[in-house]
Amino acid sequence: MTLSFSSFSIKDILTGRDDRGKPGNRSTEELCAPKRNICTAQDGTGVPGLSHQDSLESCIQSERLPADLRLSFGSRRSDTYSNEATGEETERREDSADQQTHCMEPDKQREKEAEAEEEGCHHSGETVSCSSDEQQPRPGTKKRSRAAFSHAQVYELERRFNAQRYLSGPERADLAVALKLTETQVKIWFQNRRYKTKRRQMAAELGACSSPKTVAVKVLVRDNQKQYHHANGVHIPLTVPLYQAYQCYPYLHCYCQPWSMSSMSCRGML
DNA sequence: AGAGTCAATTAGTATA
DNA sequence: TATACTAATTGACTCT
Repeated sequence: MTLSFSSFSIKDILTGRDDRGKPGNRSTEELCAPKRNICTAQDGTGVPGLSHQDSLESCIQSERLPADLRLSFGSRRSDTYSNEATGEETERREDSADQQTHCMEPDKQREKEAEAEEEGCHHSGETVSCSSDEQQPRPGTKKRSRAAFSHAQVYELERRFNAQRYLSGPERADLAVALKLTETQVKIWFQNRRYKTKRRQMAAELGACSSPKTVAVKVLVRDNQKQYHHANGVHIPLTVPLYQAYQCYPYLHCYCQPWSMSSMSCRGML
């Protein structure tokens, strides 16, 4: 029994099984296009595609998002930093600068943190205040920061990932700017996401092979209705229970809500 | 050499 | 407090 999940291995890409995600494949922008207004369709807040960057920024920063779901865009100061990838001087918010600090190469990061320590201000993440004494690192113990991406950011990342598994440099830069993340964060997110998808796919395949539970999925097809096939290419493997599909694609509901199935393409999902 | 990838791991955070 | 999730780190590898 084989699953219909697409594999993202180099072999698969080279053999054209999943060439939508081929690095540098510009046509993937077109694949992405039909899904640009998903957020708008759902809640009117308009998480846009990259062409609607301003709206996305407002969505990311919007007070309509729960406070704990947003990156800490709270106290802001304009600051300049040197873009690690392009070397350009860019004005960004403090949180982005902090993220930049933690997303640079480890050696550089340690240097930066050492400088920060000398200044008595340890950058330990965008949600951490420099003025907090308890955030001061103990000598010799570096506390690694861990940015919590907002739902809006993850949503857009997922949406883009579903359209294309790999981003070219410019595409990554655009997405990073749109989401107010660093290019490194976007790169790492895609990297982790690919690996996560692959692991879960392998786990699902293992489970499908070893677990008799999946046989019961036959129930999902009845009355001659194709429960999980969609005219525009949506396909959830029938051998994978829905909860597994959700684990593989936790934002599945964002794309495949019943009310929006007819209006959006999910062909990038699987 | 530098930038990218994958694979594995580490570690911060939220949640049950 | 254990667990799951996931951002970040590390190291080996490929490619230009």
